[in-house]
Amino acid sequence: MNLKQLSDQLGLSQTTVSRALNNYPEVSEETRERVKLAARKFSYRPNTRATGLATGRSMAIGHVIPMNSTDVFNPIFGEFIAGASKAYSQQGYELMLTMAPEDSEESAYRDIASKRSVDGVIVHAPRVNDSRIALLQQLKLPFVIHGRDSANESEYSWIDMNNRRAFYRATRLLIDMGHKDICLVNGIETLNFAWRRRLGYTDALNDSDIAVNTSLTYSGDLTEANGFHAASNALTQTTKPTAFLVSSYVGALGVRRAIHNAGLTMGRDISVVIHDDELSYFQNDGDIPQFTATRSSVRDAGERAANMLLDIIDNPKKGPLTELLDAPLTIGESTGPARNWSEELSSDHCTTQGTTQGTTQGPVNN
Amino acid sequence: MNLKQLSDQLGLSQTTVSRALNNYPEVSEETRERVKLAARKFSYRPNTRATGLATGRSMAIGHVIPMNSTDVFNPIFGEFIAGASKAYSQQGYELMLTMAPEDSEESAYRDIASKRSVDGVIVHAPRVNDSRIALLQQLKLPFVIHGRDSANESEYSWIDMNNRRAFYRATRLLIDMGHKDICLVNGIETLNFAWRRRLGYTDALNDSDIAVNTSLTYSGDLTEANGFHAASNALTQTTKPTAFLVSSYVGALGVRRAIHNAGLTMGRDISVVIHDDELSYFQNDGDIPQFTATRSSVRDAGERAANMLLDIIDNPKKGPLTELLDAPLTIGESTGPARNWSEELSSDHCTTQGTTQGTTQGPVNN
DNA sequence: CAAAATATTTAAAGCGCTTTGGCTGGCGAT
DNA sequence: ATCGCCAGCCAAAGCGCTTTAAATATTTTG
Repeated sequence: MNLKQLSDQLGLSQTTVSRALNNYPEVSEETRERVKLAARKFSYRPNTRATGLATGRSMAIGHVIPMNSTDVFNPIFGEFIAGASKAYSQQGYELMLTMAPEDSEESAYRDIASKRSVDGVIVHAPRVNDSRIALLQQLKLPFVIHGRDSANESEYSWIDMNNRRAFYRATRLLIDMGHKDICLVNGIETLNFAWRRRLGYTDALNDSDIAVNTSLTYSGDLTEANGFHAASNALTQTTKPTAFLVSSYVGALGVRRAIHNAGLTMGRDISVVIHDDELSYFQNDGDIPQFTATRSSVRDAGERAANMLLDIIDNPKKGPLTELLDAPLTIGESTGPARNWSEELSSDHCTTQGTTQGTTQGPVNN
Repeated sequence: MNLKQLSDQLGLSQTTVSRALNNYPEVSEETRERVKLAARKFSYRPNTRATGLATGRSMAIGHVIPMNSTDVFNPIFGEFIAGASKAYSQQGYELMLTMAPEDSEESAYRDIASKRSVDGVIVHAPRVNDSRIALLQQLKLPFVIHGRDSANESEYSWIDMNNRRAFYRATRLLIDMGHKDICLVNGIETLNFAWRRRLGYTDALNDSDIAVNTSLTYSGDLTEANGFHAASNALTQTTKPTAFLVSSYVGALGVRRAIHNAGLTMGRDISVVIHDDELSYFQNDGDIPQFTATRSSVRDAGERAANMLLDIIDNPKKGPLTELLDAPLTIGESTGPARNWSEELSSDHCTTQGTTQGTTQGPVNN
């Protein structure tokens, strides 16, 4: 059923039917009702492509997910998009997803812009000194960045969490608990978020006059395996860390595995603080959360980013919008006072810790 | 730059330019070259909406992700889509993503169909007796299902893995290792994949004359927390399981945590077999993988499903296509012979296991 | 060299919608 | 009764492309 057929049915012109459906005032309430009823009855929905051609708007937003050479699809993208799509469906927009390998990223954006298939884009995972910002400004395609480019002075819209501050706080917490050898397991540090997190980490160490030990900082895709390898490696260093600061829940799972493998207990022997994006299948809550964490819902960020972009599209004269989210620190089971490795060798063999729950089946050594 | 402007530039008609770009034969090679050069120079790309209107094809595929009431965004969707989008970008298609809450799922599909914004859809997470199949058949919208509906006898295209067989095999393996009390931590069993997995599990038990103990089977969203709670609960049952069969890596992380919390060691005290969808940030490989697992790449499935759908769209006369993927079983570190709980109480206190790696710092009890 | 055949190009219609610019008829004011 | 106004409706143009039908160039053929 298309507009012509519907208006023929009703004995009205296409103009009137279109106006009735789009709530234009020059239609009598009576006909409007009649039209809307018929539209529902025949489940008529205007053809998106035709509407788009006529209005010059496509009612769609593009999300371009960068795929790096390791082909890892970061789970936070999925969660972010789940949030964003909520905003879109509320406002009648569609979501167009593009996966762009690093080497064809620029052409992906150019494509989107010249094909005019979306009204705006969300930019994911900005790098330090990200060329996409200038590109999109030049292409005159409205955009909102999830994150920022700390090296870019120009005006653009973004929504970000306070990465530096969060990691400053987290590091500070560990220092206050007596930790000095803190291992950072970070994301890829050409990405702005990871770069700022490192900044928070080093700033906190510097402020407490603790030298940064670069053999205790790791950077890479935030996979379980990378977390595991980083932590396993760190635990063999001469200055063994007493605490880990991990940039994601997923990475922390690897870190936890390494800690267990080394015969240690997280929260007692080794402290771990993570950043928690609140992925829906990894809730880190309850009375006492598993991990001490800075947390900020990436799904919520997605919804906010989407609304921000739609706002910008509706009101183009509005200057760039920005929003900085805070990531509060919550204490969980994974942190405790620093342990002094040298003093404690072979001290408390076979003493059962009070925190054990469940049936205990004897000691465990890996 | 649009077609008119481009053809004015070249002093040619829109017809010729359009034909030149679309490789129609009735254009001389010389002009074709000239046109393509100019198109590149001005980075001209045809307006998708206009092309779509003219051709009646939108060159886009819809993915409708069901969101259940718990609002969990299953990570396999992201990974599947990453695979599918590879196929789309190769063939010039776009990917339109819709998140549909359970209660508005039908209208989401109707919407997509009548708005004509996509040429076909991929259906995710089919249920047993899924109403979407009949709906899409009636709407005459080409579709491919990721999974199947075992209760639906009609003809439709799908790609699925052999869920029953995989779980039969996995259960069988555990039985062969002496396990009898095997706990199943499954997905939501109204979903077809989980239903078939349970079938494989019960079939294997039945074939070995082991009664199914329903207090050892769990069904729910495959989150870390659910895996943890299921396993924690199972370990307090009177007939304590010696093995777990877990439907996802993520769920297994929770199971592993529960095992550790109970002071047990995975692979020695308790065996775990999982199904591994090969999520990119949870590689379960290496010489000896962490988990014994049936495995099947969901990203690969996404690419195959997409190609299948595009094939169907190009050749509508072709009958429904189907593809059944096998999920081979790989032995990892998480399985071992069944342990007899009653005989082994307080036997091997403080004996160091040979498999320990890293610096061992004394016994660990939770 | 003219006619026929082929190669190359173009004008114009049409895809399904929105929107501009009328047109019509009823009403109050004159 | 006449005029102007306004509410309510409609015809037609136009969005940017593809494609049919037709025109024009170029070759080939007899």
